[in-house]
Amino acid sequence: MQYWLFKSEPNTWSWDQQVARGDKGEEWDGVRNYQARNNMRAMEIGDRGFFYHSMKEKAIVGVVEVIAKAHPDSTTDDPRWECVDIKAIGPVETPVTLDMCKAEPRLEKMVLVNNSRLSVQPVSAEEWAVVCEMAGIAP
DNA sequence: GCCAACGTTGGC
DNA sequence: GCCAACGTTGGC
Repeated sequence: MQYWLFKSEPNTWSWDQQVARGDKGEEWDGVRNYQARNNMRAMEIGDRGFFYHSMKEKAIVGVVEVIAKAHPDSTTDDPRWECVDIKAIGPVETPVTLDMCKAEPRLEKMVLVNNSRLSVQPVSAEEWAVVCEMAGIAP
């Protein structure tokens, strides 16, 4: 089991929209970055991820699960781009903001803190546990 | 809304 | 294959 972080602008695709999709989930499409794509290729069904709102909110707001492995991105004909499907598992008790992550020494190596521009990021098991603790949810 | 940082593109 | 120019992202 691996852990990830999916970043989205609430204006484009929000946590509420993800929740509304229910167990059907949704394609994480539109990614046009090789590093992010490679991360998605490495995902397995059942992997967990944080759902992060960028821009105004800058906070982890929910937990998602990978329900389909990488497949061609339906929003483009370009065969280079692939995406996974994810479904919402549940919201966090307390949103974990970027500021909170920066202030937490155990998260100083977190990709979110150091490379905020990468839209699909790996999260280590330790970081996952720390963020769950801060979010007030079970790991 | 601005601007710095990063990634990608394309000319040489 | 290198590197300058450009576009996009996202924190501030």
